[in-house]
Amino acid sequence: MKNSYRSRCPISLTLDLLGDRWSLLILRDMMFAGKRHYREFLQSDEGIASNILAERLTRLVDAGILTKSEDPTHLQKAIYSLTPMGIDLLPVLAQIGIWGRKHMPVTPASSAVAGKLAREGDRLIADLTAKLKREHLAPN
Amino acid sequence: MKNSYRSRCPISLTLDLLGDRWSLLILRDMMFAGKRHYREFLQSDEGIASNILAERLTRLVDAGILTKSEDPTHLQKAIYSLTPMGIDLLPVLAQIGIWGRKHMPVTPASSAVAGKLAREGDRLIADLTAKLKREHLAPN
DNA sequence: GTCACGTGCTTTCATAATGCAAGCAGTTAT
DNA sequence: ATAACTGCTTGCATTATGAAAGCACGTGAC
Repeated sequence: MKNSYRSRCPISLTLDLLGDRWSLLILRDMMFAGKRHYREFLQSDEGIASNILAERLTRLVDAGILTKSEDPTHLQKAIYSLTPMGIDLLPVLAQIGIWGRKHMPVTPASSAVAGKLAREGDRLIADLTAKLKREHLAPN
Repeated sequence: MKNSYRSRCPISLTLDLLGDRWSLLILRDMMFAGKRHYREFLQSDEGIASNILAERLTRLVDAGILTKSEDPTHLQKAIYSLTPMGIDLLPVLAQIGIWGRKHMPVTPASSAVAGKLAREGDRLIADLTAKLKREHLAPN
């Protein structure tokens, strides 16, 4: 089952992996809300179903966008972290947020981050990237 | 059917509209390959089904991302054009392309545009935006 | 120890989205 | 006159998604 790609176009390949209504929301919750645990993702406003969440998380781990590790404080708790590949998705999320804020019926509260991104642009993205690297990438 | 939004978050709202495996590919074909006709979209490498394509096009028109007009040269031919809202999606497509080129198994040929975007950045996006405005927005 | 609660899921079944192949009512070029 | 082209529809099989419940544990309070 090697050549199961629709095409080799970078956009097409990315959409094969992330082109659905949930994957990027999970990453949004990690990047902008600091969520790391299964139950936290389950409690997002959009209400993802638990089976879908489980499937997406393993998908993202398999793809190399997230890693899954044990929580020292609780044997049953898993910590999901972004990889560098995952952190690289921040500009994508930022652009989507900026577009949505401009063209969709958002509320001021829910689009605060997008507004800041639109105003402060690359600078804020750089700061956020640095912060995510600190929090998600193992110290070396 | 007013509050059928999952949430008012700009990312969530955008994904409700564009978070599938085809919508952004149609826009890619318009922006980077200059496609404007139904049959042209049908012939993309990824092979979209005709019913799906029809549904997506009306969806994008309804959302205000595209407009549909008659082709003067052929009574049955329709021309699809980007609106300003559609053209604003170029930075989103660009970031997706840049990410895909960096992290997915693309071929050099299919990622040429993404490579240029990664190298020349905002400048090229500005140029492309200007070009799309010329070609898609009615002269005024 | 035990009992309520938190943990990341899985299972089941209904419903919705997608994909495939064929067809259709025109229009146009030869 | 005919063949090819136009933007779609239609019918049906397959796949993805969604909602609700449950499960096998681990943990903390009493």
